[in-house]
Amino acid sequence: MEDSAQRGPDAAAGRGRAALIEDGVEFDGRDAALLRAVDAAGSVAGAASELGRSRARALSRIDALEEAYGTLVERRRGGEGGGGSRLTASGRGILGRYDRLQAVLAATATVPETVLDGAVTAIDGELAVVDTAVGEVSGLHGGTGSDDGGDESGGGSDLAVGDAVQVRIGADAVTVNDAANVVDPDATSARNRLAGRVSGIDPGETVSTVRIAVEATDGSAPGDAAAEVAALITAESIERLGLAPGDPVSIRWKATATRLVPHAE
Amino acid sequence: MEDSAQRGPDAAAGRGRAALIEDGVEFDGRDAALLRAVDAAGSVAGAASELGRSRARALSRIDALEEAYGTLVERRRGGEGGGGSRLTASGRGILGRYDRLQAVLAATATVPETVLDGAVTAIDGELAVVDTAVGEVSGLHGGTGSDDGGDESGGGSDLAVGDAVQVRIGADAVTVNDAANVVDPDATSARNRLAGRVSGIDPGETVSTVRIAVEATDGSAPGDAAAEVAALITAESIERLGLAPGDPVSIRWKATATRLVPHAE
DNA sequence: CACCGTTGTATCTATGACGATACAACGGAG
DNA sequence: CTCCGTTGTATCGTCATAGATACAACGGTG
Repeated sequence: MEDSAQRGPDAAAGRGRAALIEDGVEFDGRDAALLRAVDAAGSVAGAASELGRSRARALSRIDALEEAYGTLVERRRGGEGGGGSRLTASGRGILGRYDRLQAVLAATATVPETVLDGAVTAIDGELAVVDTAVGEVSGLHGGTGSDDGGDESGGGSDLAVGDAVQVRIGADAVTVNDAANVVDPDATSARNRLAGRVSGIDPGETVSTVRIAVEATDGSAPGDAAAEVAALITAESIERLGLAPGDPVSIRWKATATRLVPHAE
Repeated sequence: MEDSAQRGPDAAAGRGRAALIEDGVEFDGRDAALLRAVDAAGSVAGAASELGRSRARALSRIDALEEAYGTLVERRRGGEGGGGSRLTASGRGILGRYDRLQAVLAATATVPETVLDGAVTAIDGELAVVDTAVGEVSGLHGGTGSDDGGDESGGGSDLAVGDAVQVRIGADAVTVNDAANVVDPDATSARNRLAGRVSGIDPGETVSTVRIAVEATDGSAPGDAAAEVAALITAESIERLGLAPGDPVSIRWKATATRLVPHAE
């Protein structure tokens, strides 16, 4: 599984868990639930009892979070109803950030991805060109802001010419074009372009995964596909393009939507 | 901050931390470092001493991981060199999965995103249409596989017509087209399309963030921009398209690259 | 004034993860 | 055979986190 240049569309990246992290303090799903419960109940005490957890701990947890993220909850004691607590604007803001991070994570678990093995042939700033079985592909690297418990993940943010990397292309980033009606490449910002044939369609309710077989650039395998690239397409688009297995198509995706993962071996 | 329909391009979603999770057992950066050290040292004992952690704990941690993820390390005691350990294929596989998840997380922290507030007007399978300040936008919802400590994040996977949602568009998913040279919409699978003007360019080394002002669809604000959408573009593409502030452009992104986040209020 | 429910704060205990340490079992090398 | 470094396994102490409990402080309401 670790040998071939082609891995093809993978069903899913698996379940994951995400947390914001700032100043060494993690904001995870438990904290999000707490803030949401405070928002709903109007008090930390009510939220804690609603969640079945200790009120004192909930308060100290909020303290710890606020030390890293700023004021999240406006607390008031005494007065009408004995007091109460309300989320601040930044409290709602962090909930939004968490939700969006969660949405991205859920998407990566749901959306198929294509992984190509290759070697870096050129680096220019945040962009790198990688030689793969289907030709040269350009993508983003770096930005590994991954300071958790462990060491750097796969070699840090540095990448050098000749390094072995995996090119990750999310199926939701791949655009399928009619092969006959080729778009003027100068009119768009999508950079990577390949020709291929539809090798299969995995239907969904309204969204389908189209597998596209792409031939190798070097003439090593004449009629054989060097890789299979997955593309997420709405059923409507499939119908509009009249896609069916065997059809020649042109696929295209942005260099900025391509991620390079250092791949030691 | 929680009122307007427009939030504009946000600098970053903030740092985050991700972990695979299966069967209640998390696989985080610490575990990845351990497996990588085992691969490098050829033994758990060597890996533990290399990482400065307890050998007994490392072994029991591997046991715990294998109970959830299957055999990751092939251990052999006695024999040449006293024994040793090697990663199995699935051990390398989980490392790859973790690295790719990490890459996605790093990308979401690095890449700007555009967030639009809106309300759901139609739902059809995995797709939903949302009415926003810039018109109707379609995107994916659901797939909230987020079982961590807390409750469901923003309301679970269910979405109904009329619900308030945030539409999240990653800047790396937005394609910029020359307004003059409009592509035949029937020839591509990109669905959402808007016209706008370049309002600013934040230059990077080889990749820049282009901000595009989009006017409202309802004639409420004639000349004013209803939202600003961010697009990640390579410097080369900017030059090729001759982009400069004020230029009219056509932007486009796939419905499948758009995520809908339930947004209680 | 007393009453009430909340926010603060302190202390004790339980739990789980980890390091440290020790010892047995294994199997090839010498 | 002995020697060696590794894998197994068990035990103890430490540390961080969370629950449980108790009590003081607050400030409207009555």
